[in-house]
Amino acid sequence: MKDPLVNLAGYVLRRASAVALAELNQRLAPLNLRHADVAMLMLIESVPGITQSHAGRVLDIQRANMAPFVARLEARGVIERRQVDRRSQALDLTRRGRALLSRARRVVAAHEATLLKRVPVKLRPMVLPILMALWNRDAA
Amino acid sequence: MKDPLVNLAGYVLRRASAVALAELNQRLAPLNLRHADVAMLMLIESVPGITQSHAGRVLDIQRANMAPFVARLEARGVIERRQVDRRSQALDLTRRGRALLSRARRVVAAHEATLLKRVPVKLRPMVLPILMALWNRDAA
DNA sequence: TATTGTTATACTCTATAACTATA
DNA sequence: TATAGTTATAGAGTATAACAATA
Repeated sequence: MKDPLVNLAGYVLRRASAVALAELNQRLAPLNLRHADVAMLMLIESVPGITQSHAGRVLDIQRANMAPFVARLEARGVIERRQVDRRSQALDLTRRGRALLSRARRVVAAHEATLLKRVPVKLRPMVLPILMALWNRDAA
Repeated sequence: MKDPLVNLAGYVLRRASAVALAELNQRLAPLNLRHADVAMLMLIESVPGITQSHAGRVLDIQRANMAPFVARLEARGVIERRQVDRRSQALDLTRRGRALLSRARRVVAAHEATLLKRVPVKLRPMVLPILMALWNRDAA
């Protein structure tokens, strides 16, 4: 069939993202995690003690949505909060959080490998540079 | 800051897609259209008389969600439905639909140009091949 | 004054189940 | 039996507004 949409980078970008996201969430389901959970755990591991508001800005999650999101991870015992001053919350992984993340990281690595394997070898080195360039919202 | 997520194609894919989608929807707002509306109009234009169910499969929109979606476009007078047999609906653009689509197409073209301009010239020819490859859900 | 965190709320998008009617 | 369309409904994800407390 003549599909006029496959020539539109924006459309294909959206479809590719939706498929990849669904696949990752399926892979993470046995760990009872969603993709956003893993992103948060990875960020906290990389920047221990990052404040809740800062993490929200990095992950592009709004303050109002961070509150229940972080509360859920804390209730589950994978992160803990610490008062930095009397309004900021520093986030850290708990022992359980680190253990869960190390399992999640293997799932993510497998997912990444699956994604890249879809791309012809010659094009693979350009995947991340192109995606990073497309992501750059400040450009033009 | 050390951001562990920017090395993950899946993550950057999601962020790039989210930004592009938001920008496109903003551009389409003056036409009172959403990105999915334009995809549907483009598909119908390209395959006049496509059935509702077939369109749903191409666009990856579920039957249950197609009903109100198509009804809204029909109520707006941009598409029309025609009985193909006593259960299938063929979809076609109305005159108004074609006029609206021609305006939307210019918006989409501008959006596409904006996206591609973010990518270094040398990499631009690889954008669509890479995105198409990533989209291929049947692979591996 | 601007920022952090919170609650409440609403809207979009997506997913599932159940149903009727028809091929 | 499988398919087309519909309705109802529930769940994510995301967005705004308003508020208290603090920097």
